[in-house]
Amino acid sequence: MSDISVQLKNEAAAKLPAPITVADALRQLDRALAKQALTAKVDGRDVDLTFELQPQENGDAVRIEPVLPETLEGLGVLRHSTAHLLAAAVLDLFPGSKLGIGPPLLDDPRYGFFYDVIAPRPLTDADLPAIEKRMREIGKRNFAYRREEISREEALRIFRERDEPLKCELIENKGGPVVSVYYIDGTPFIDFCIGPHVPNTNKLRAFKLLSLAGAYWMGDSERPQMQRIYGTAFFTQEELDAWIKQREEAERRDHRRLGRELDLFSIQEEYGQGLIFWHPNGAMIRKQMEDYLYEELVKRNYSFVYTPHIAKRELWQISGHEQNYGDSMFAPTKLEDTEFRLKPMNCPFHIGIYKSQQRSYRNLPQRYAEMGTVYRAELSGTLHGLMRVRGFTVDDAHLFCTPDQVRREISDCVDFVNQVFHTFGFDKVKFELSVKGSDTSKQYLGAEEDWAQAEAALADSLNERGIDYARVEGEAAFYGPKIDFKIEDAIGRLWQLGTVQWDFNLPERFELEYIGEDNKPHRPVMVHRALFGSIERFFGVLIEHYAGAFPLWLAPVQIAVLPITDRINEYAEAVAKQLRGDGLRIEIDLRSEKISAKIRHAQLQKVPFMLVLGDRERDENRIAVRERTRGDIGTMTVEEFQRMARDLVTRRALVNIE
RNA sequence: GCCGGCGUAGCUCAGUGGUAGAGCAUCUGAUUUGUAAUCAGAGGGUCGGGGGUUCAAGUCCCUUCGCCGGCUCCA
Repeated sequence: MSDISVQLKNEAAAKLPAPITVADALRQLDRALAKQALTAKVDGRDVDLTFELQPQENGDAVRIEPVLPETLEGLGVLRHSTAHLLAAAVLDLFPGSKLGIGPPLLDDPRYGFFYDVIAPRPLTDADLPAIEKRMREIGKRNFAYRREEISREEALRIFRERDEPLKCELIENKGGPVVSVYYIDGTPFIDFCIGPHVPNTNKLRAFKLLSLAGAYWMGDSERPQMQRIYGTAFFTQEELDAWIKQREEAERRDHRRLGRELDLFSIQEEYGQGLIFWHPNGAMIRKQMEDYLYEELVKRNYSFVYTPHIAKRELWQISGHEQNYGDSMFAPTKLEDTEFRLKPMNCPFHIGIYKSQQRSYRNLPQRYAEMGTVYRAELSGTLHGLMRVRGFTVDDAHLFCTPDQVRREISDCVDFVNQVFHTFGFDKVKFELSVKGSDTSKQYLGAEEDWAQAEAALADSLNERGIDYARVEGEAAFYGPKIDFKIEDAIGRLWQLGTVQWDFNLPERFELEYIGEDNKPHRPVMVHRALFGSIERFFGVLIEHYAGAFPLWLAPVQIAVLPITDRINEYAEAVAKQLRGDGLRIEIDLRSEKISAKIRHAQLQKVPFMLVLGDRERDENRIAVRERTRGDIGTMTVEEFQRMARDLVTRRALVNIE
């Protein structure tokens, strides 16, 4: 028996008798660590604890680094192994089930893992508790996760015998000559899997199955649809409980619930899916959002335009929308032998305005802004509250400029969007630079060097502001690269808001020109940009962001005037009138209710300020002010309050009180 | 569009084949109130729509529409 030199992390190397497994080596080096370890890295390679250490050929020490709980990597292993446990339970309860894939999910806060299955009969939510129970039973019996390396042919034979066609397909597509499979001993489960896994099922304690959903095999809607079982797992029950609690709190912020409770908007079946009705409260907020934007647009030297909602079909053929985007457009409608289509985007209309006269380099850039309402034929299953709708308004703008000007324009757009997010108090915006992919199946327009130049301009505008962004290959539009701004909703879904896009396509298609210094025609560069993206979606995100408690400048009702008795009504009316005269939005509660009931009502409506008025206030000609989150903040004169409120509104302050 | 689930009063929900209910909200009356729910009464429903089984359907079956969670899609 020879020795093997083993080094634990950065500690000194030790000689251990070979052969020896990682688990045994760890036990000899550090018992506490050995107990905790889930898997390990051996010279940087992920392995199970049962992995047998081999001496290095050059005699160097083998470096072991255990993968421990409470690390992201450890969590990934835990969830991956839990997914296997799930599959084992399904096979046990529903023999004959076909298995798909079952990965851990670390990026998506909604879930921890899933496994795709086709059971002999469709599973329903009611089956989840039984499956979870079986997982616990298996878990308690401390079965081992056992890895085996076998030939590809052997693996195919095993999975064919078990009638697992999907697994066979995976092996054929992904497997090398030797593949690894994992068993959970004591169960009928075997998986084609690269690992690594926890040593035994006893490690898995805090897990929960969450939901059941449909999912296409290999994400292809032409292929069979499977059932995806979602679950999550943590190292301790406390972590799991905290996660569940947080999820419940998040659900309380759901904009669909708050939209109803605060009477902000509705969607009405009898009028059509995905069409938004802005009620007075929501419309008031929207007006504040738009007013803010208009103010900024003027400061940034944009021009305003208004354009139609519908245009000749031919226009959409010239623009290429019909060819590239036709599935998302409402079908044509005919009038006197001419076909028309509702607009899914505003760009062709703004181009129409650009083309209405000859342009010179001297009067570029032209910046056309419009709150343009567009209609898209989204599939019914994709609709979601305000976030995904069929009719929405884009705070759109198109910038027409010379090639020399475009970098500056893009940079200004990024500055603008940054300011907007700052104003609304968003701090968790994700920036993505979407560029051309290497995938040749997607047709991209424009020359290689144009793409490189455009990408550099976009990247620079982010870099010069120190904005973190992800570069995403293959996500660019076919007509050019873009920057997207995304944000998470209350339940962890990511939604795209605004975008800045460089367009190689439309200036060509519409043969746009400007006359240059050389007195010759040149092609302008076109940039699309939206900050909110869709006003509906941005509003949805805003509702959840503030949990319905809007800052003063946005709140539909800013101040509730609450007289304590009927005697005070007249004084209350006078106070309300004075504040209204200053442009503040006031509601007065003259109901025959106790003051605590009126306060409760205003609190539930999340009104920022309440003015409690009784005999004392009237006699002293003052008001008692209550702030939504602070409660009673004392009395003051109407003028003092008015000054404070006006200041908060003017500054678009995010909090009502410093 | 596809898979699974769910549709009962404005909202949240109860109602396992035998006379459609509760709380909140709304309206009316009484009460005149000091910082998160005063009391009493009233109105409100073709139980999502259509069809079927049955002596009898909110309840069972079929179908259709919508909603929810995913998948696909998402300029």
